[in-house]
Amino acid sequence: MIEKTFDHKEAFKKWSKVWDETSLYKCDIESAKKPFYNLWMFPYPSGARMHVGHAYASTGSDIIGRYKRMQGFDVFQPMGFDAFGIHGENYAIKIGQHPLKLMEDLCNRFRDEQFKAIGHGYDWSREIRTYWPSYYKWTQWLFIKLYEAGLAERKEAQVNWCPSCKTVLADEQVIAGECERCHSVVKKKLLKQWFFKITKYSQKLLDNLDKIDWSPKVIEAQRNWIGRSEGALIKFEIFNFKFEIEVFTTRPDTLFGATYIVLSPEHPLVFQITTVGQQEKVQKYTSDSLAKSEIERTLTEKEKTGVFTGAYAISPVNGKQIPIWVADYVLSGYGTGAIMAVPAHDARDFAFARKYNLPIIEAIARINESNKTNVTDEVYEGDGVLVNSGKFDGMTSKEGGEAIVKKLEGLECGKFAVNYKLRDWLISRQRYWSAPIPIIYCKKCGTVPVPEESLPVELPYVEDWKPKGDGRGPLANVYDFVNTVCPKCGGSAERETDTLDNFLDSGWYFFRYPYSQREAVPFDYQEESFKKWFPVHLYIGGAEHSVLHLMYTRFLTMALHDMGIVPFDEPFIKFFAHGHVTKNGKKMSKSLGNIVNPDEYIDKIGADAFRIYLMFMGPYSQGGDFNDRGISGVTRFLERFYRLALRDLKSLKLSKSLKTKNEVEKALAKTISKVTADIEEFRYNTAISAMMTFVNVWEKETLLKERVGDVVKILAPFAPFMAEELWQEYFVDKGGEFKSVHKELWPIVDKNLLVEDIVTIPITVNGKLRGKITVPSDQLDDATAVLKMAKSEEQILKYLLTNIIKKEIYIKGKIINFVI
RNA sequence: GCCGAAGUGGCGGAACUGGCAGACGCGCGGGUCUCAAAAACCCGUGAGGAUAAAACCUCGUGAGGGUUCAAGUCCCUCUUUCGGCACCA
Repeated sequence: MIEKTFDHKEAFKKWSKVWDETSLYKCDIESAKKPFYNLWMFPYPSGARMHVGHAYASTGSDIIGRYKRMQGFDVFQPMGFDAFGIHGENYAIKIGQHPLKLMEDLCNRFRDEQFKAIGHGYDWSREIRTYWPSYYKWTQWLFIKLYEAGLAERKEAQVNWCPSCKTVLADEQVIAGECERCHSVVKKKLLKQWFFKITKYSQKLLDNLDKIDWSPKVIEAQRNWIGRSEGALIKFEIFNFKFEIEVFTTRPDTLFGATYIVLSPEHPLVFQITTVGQQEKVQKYTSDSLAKSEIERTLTEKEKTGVFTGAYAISPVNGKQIPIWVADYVLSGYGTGAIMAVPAHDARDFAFARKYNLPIIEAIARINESNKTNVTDEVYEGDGVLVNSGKFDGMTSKEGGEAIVKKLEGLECGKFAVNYKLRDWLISRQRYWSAPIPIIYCKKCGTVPVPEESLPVELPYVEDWKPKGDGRGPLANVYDFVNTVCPKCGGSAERETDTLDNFLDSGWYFFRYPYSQREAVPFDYQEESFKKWFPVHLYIGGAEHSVLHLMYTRFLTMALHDMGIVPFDEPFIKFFAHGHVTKNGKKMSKSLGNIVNPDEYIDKIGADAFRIYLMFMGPYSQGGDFNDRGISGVTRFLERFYRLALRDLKSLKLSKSLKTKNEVEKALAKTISKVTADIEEFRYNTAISAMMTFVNVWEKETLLKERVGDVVKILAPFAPFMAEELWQEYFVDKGGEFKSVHKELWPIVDKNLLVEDIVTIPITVNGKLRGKITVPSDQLDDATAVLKMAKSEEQILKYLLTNIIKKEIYIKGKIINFVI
């Protein structure tokens, strides 16, 4: 007899057509009773095709979506493309095509040739693309809402400039001094730019981390990025000047050890206090260090440099005069851009003081006296007891710090303060391919936001769209775009020509999905349905967006909440960070030439096998190295599965009264409960191995038709095509209404089948395995009887005959140990 | 430098809350089927020792120490790899 094997191409064609025709994955937003918003970070097309990383991440999201659907949830699983912005534009530059045409093609291809091929249950009827005017109209609306709320501001600042992308970048987009996208070394540039005041939410962004269910590593990354530290602001008067310098310190307890002050080169007081004799040196030093990139500054870390300004500050506690220096180891953007240097208790100050022969005074005695070294030999950064600190001597660091700040408060030259590393979000970009910032500059009325009824400010189609690098965006050269009329006074005015950071385009997209067909609103927060779908129930994505996308979405949601627009302040109840697929241990990238394309695999082994292969590589949270050596294992598994299903289903047609053995039923019950628990925890690899284990048992015994149905159901989220094929062939009335396996209810396990009647208990002697006994499960509670049985076990007996038992341990149902 | 995660067979990885280490899969060895091969199926597979064969014994989760009747799992020290942050006062 020739066995029919599963034809994945045939099944793919057949079922994707039926799923499309019956709108299987379309979600009824309004009438859904058990909503489950299953969101996966939409991709940005920055290459010709999706790579295996997209397939990996999205498959993990699709599996939980399918599972939830079978749990009776109304699953909303939308998809779209983050196709506006610098990544797509850079690709367009590379291949020399206009980004509009290119993105249109790429998104269509991703959707029609790739996403559909892998069998994900997306509701494409609500697709969004960030470059569609119907979408970015609302991105601009959001900008204006933030502007009106006082959260958007235009200011001149030293900003990060990527010379290769020819645009500014937000702090979050600078990774170790390099551009997040192209890895060029980022320079500083003084420009007037738009910022969102995310720092207003520093504390809330931090506090809320305790109440959201997110992958811990993302929480930790955000916490570090926000970088809260507690300390004090202290004012130092300047000798012979009326200015004051304010410094931030986390160690007010070391104030008596401050022997000099350091200003960052960007500090506004530098030139006002520098004495005539020092002017030339200071001038040269500051201009040199401003010309350096961040990375050059940090690379010279070992060799700290600085110059004396000639001025002196007066210590507010003891009136001592201490010199004021300028040095670029002090950063302008953190705290006040100035520090009190305590070389005895700070490694950086210590190194600097040693180099320039500045005094080192101990303010904290080392707690560990045993290894007392000279203060000029070694820095001590720990806590201790105050010394050389006048009436504060003898206090601990904690007490002393508090007492000193309280005293300064009395003198009105100091106070407790909290500082954050988080900076405001720079959102201007000197690029073409994103939403224009909807602002008009009028000579008479000043800065005027574009009124909502005039949105969108459409991005003009131009041929000359490449970045110029002169600090202005390409739109600045588009006469018809720039010149406009003021919405307030009707006089002639000019448009802002920078575009919005792509992270704003993608910062709110999840709000748009359910309402993507609506023209009059961005999302309908007044509707009943809004409360059903938000906050998003589950968000899956990569941890590389911890401090970018995920921080911005939280900020935007908080801002919308405070405006009274959304009734919650966190966008995602649960966020799960999936792992990444590497190739030969390295991140896949075009430059390394190690990108794996999923298409050929899907073509060869089918979407089902490919999905399972990807998920079987390792835990979804960890990713893994792509290596197709093991791929035959999963195809073999699916083929065996299919063959066994047919074996039992076909034979049942002949004889319905086939008696199944209890063993296989029990094994199935165990499998279902394991697979269920594993999916809930995103442990897809062990869910798959549980099904494989089951197939090994199934091979030996037959199953009743109904039970075969259960196995098909638990396979369905992983292998949607094969499951559908089996289901339609054997479990539904042909010719009737189409009832997909993907809408069947997930099997419920009969708890009785999970209980074992006989339990095997290992017996150890001095912790080493020496034997086993089997005990009927109703006798497990009787420790005396179990131990008695254990003692008479053949192997154990020989140890017990020649030794005395010192101790006997029995852990119910688990283990027996004799200490002899 | 700081923070986080991890180190388990030839390989990817299992092991709930301290209780039989190596599930499942790959690879490999042997076999069945075949003229032969492929496919499929069956048996074996951590290392070492012992035996005619078994039973059996010793070692074994990056290294070293510790807690415990019992440690891959907990504690301390060290080490390597990966990820994040990085002169943040």
